[in-house]
Amino acid sequence: MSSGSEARRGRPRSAGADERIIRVAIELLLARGYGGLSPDEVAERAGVAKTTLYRRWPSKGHLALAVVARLQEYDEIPDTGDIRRDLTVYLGEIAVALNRMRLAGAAEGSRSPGTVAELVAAAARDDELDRLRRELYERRNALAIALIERAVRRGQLRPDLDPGVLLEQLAGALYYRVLITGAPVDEEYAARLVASALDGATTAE
Amino acid sequence: MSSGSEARRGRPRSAGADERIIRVAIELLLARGYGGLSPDEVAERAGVAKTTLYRRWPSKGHLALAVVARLQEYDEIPDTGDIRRDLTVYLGEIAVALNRMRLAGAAEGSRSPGTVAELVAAAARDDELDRLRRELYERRNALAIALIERAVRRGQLRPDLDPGVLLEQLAGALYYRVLITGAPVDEEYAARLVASALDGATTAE
Amino acid sequence: MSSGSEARRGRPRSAGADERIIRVAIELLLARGYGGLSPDEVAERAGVAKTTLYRRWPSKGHLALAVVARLQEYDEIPDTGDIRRDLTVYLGEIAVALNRMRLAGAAEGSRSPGTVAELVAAAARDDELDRLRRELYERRNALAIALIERAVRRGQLRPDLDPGVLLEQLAGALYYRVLITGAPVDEEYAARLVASALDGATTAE
Amino acid sequence: MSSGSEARRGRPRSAGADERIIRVAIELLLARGYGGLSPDEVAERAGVAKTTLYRRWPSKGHLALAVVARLQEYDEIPDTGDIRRDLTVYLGEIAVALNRMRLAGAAEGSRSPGTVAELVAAAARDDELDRLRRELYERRNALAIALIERAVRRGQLRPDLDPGVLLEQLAGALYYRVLITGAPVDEEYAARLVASALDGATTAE
DNA sequence: AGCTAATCGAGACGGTACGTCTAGTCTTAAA
DNA sequence: TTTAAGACTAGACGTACCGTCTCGATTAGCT
Repeated sequence: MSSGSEARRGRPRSAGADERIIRVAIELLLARGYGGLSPDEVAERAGVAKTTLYRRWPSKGHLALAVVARLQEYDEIPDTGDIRRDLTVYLGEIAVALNRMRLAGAAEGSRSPGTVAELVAAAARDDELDRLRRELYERRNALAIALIERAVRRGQLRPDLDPGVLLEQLAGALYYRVLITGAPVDEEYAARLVASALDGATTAE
Repeated sequence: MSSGSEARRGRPRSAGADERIIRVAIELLLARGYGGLSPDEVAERAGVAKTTLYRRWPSKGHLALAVVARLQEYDEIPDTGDIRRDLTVYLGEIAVALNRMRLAGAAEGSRSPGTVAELVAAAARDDELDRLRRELYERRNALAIALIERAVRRGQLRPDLDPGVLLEQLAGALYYRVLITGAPVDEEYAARLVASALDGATTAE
Repeated sequence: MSSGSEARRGRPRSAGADERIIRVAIELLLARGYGGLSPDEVAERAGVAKTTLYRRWPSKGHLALAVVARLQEYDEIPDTGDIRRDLTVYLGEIAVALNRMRLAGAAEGSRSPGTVAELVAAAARDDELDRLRRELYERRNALAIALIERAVRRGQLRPDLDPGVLLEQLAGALYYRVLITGAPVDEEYAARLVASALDGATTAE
Repeated sequence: MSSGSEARRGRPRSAGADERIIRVAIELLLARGYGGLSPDEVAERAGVAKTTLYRRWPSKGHLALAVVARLQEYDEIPDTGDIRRDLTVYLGEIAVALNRMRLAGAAEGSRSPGTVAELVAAAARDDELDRLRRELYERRNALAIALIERAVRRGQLRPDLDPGVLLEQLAGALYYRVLITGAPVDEEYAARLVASALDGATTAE
């Protein structure tokens, strides 16, 4: 895409700086939550000037989003052919990530959604950040939707199924618990959820 | 509740203050979103001192939650016996409320989740506020769960169904769109969602 | 002028805060010069929030000016009837103040005009600050001009003398040395200056 | 001075760069004042890299001083034999230069001393710059002092006169007005000043 | 012709001061 | 005791600015 014919000029951005900043940011975010992610401190710990940080991520929200993106970097979903199992595994991974965020910087027993909500809130104040955040989720969801579509093509799922809606039912339920009701999410719940969504609610006659 | 024996002394609380504050808060929240709900400005517009406001709602989050609660005051869900229809109506109402919040204070084309996320984030920083917020949702969800249970009892839904999980699939999908993907929610979506959740995803054989 | 019929409302400004802030500011300014006068540090040392400081002095320049004003608080110039002597004393006092500023925060042997110039420069960036600064000097100079006028009335100085111009010759020379040439100013110089200005330069015939 | 034997190697300095930079700097300084003289912008407008600029003038202050020096390039003071007139002309020229600086980058009605003070302040932070600045003034003042000395030798001014002090009275008054009181300086003032200084203040008997 | 050395354009980088913003608390006098 | 008014605490956040450093690309003199 931007493969580089255009000869770069000027001092190139320090490659190490990006990585050091992100690492420190991950550490801080997981240890203290969104509120504890101070750009000042990140810069200092990364041995970098604040300007350098802000040149890359123009606000604390952007930085936090980059952290989340990094923590979610898994490029493909295993497709074993057993859609029920694959979806359960996928949702389980999301649950793990959500739980990690949930624990970040939270008081001991707190069931607080913490970082996830803060990030959505931060995005709510900055359209550009919001766009980036949505793109992140779209990218991730595209993988899951493709998984579902393959199952449809294999005849395992009904042909008139809307894969997006199914995914929203599944992922939505996880986020609903984390963000809204505070109920726990784990693999067992993921399995129940998949069963419920796939099998439907109406009486099987 | 507190009627009674212990004779209060000193100046009694201003009667109309609560209502005036809430009204201004609703107005501000809808017009400018959570960020625009400045306690200072609410107090000033309501013709009330900040102390008066904080004596009633101990934080901005509490006030915002009170606003949201007020905006969601509907006490029962119509039960026509047609569970598919009733659920669609119910979800449609939630969608309307979410859209209202979504528009609050947002720039024109913005699809920002705004207030909902801010409120969750605020709750993430204050356990007591989080408790209140969850109670609000539980109260509302209890109605929907009862609706589903009645349908189960009538034999319209499968007896082994977990009503909570079904509700999470449905409401969760709405919130997922609003908070995470930014996709639109409306009655048409509510209907599709109900169909998808009730009918399941597996091939009907 | 603003004598107080209009009943003050709200919490009055902390009287101690002003004083504490100014004291710390004086200390810092004299010890480290204008560059070392950090509003943050002043606030912290004075045990005061930054907002409190900025409510009173809207910029570092305003604060520094307040310090200078405080350091120059002498309300009257002794008038012994000997104008030559009185002017010398007056100029000597200015010289002392200038030297104090000059030493503020300067490297050992440095003859730098430091704070005085910084203050003028700061005023150059802020019209309102500049106005305040000029008023300060006008107030001070009015005293000296009155002194000169009295001498004129007593017949000690020529009746067609412009007191303002004379003062500018005198004070100006001091400031010129401090700000421009870096030459020393002391009482001996003050005396020479007065003699030169009073006696004129033309050949006495 | 450095002509000669040690054969320079490497790419020679760009010939036109110095001049282009100074030109842009003059333009910017006069248009927007010291604060508007951004090294970045000077370099960009001059089509030059910042390194190139800083290789020639090691700080913004040095550059500004170079600008001022350039603007003051007049090599001799006319000596008509009429010391009163010659001094007036000389002071008038200084006044013109000061007024030009004063207007630089100032808001319409502002009487701000701007650049002059900024330069002094900058010099206060850098001993080497301060030395250069003082040398500039000394060079200029030497001409005036020589002028005065010639008048002394001609018997027009008193033989015991200290030419330096007289000059300080004169130039000092101009700078005092510009830097301290903000009062206007022009040729009429220059004339009054010369008269006052030459004729003295004491009653002529 | 190659080697060496300095300059050049471009722009990232360091460092740090400054002021703003926002929530919630505290202190007055009056009701 | 509540109310209005507004000063107060607390601290994070982002901006501004100057001067340095690092690239790759030039341009000279020396060998």
